[in-house]
Amino acid sequence: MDKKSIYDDLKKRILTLELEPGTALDEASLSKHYQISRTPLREVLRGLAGEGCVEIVNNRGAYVSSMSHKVLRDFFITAPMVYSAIGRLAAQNAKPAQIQEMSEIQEKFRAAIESGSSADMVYWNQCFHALMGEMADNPYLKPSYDRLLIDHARISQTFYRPRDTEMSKRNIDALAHHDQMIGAIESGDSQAIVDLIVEHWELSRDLIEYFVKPDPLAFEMAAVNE
Amino acid sequence: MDKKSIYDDLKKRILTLELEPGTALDEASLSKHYQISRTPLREVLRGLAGEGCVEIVNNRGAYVSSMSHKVLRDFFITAPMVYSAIGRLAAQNAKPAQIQEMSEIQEKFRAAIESGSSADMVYWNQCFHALMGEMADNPYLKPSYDRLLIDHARISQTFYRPRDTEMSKRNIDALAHHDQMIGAIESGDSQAIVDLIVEHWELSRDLIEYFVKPDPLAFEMAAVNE
DNA sequence: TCAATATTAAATGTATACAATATGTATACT
DNA sequence: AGTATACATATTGTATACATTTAATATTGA
Repeated sequence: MDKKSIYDDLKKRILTLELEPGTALDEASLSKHYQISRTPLREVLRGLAGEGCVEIVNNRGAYVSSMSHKVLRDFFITAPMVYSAIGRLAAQNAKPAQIQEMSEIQEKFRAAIESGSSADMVYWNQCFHALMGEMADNPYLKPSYDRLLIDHARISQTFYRPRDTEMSKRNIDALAHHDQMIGAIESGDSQAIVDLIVEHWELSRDLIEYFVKPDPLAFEMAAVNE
Repeated sequence: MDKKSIYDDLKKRILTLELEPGTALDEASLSKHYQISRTPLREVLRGLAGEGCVEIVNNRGAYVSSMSHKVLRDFFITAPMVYSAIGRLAAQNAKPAQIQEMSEIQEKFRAAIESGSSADMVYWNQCFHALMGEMADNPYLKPSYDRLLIDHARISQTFYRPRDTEMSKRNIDALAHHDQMIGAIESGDSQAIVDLIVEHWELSRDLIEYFVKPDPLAFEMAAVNE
């Protein structure tokens, strides 16, 4: 297994919460697991740290980056702005080959929703938005955007409940948004894509608020138990 | 010399253009120069790559990141948005100790301008704006902001002409802006700091446009010589 | 002479041994 | 019993030797 594959594998495991926030990433165990020496493995961990997946503490090793309340708050403050900017740039700069690739990813995403495979949904949705970042082709915004996408995936997973009918509706809406986004990018319509991204964002925001804000009854019961 | 110092030293040399864009960073020479083995030096280079100072090509080593025309264009598109967002957050979140530190940095910056030391001006200006990034305390925007600051420093150096009276006026204006920014942050006035940052940004934009756009006469002469 | 290939030198990439640091445990002391 | 200190263990950090890849040069053939 080469370094790139190890990098991707670790990132995937972090995104899907198989490796939960705060998990210690022991160099010896990982290098044994991936059949590689510690030196290149350390470089992988430091690469992931640069991307925000991993936090490294001096002389104390690497940990899957945390998801504190503050992180969640910063995420909600920042995502709309960066997502809009990336969308606008994507509409302006997307190349035909990229639009083609995006359509193909969208079909995989559609299939994942129809089959109900949660892991595949997260993965192809991630690919869709990562590709939009590529289209935007802006080296200054990219690091922020990528970091937002990482946590977006993790937050969505945290609050995902497959059997909820509300949830299925959300997926159908997300799918429709993606289709419309591809259209807007094809026609280079900046305003349309920004509007779509705002609308798309509402899905995530509502989802998370729905779970974060306890409903009145649950709150009262919790208060009684204190 | 420890790793942190080496990291800072290399970054400083890149920012001040002592190491010009495109320069190859040979591992053996650098490790010899800093009296450290290649292993930790490689980690430093990869750290700088994560910050955008350095580009690493597989099996071909590290280079000081380039400053193409596209980079300049992306810089102008992105900086106003990110700078404003960081400023707003800084005004909202700055801690008293940070404001104190900022005042101290500002005095160093003032002294540098009065003494006319170009390198010190770049350095303390950099510290001022980096600290504003710390104040904003937003892990999502920080990587983009830091990358912008790196190139901002390099671009400014590129177009800096110490003996120009226009230039001295610009420095006085920049100094005044910084003073006002500290005031706005102290009073938590978000709108004021955004306005100041826009105004401050105009200084850089005008400076660079002045040099990038050839004036009509020069343009004609160039056309004749073709 | 030019082009293609083989060879060689120099650089990066990896593995491993060793050093420094942090944590947990046991023991001694108050 | 509780705290502090000393020691043992485990983990990270660094140096160095070796492997691999790249680039330049030399050589051979047309």
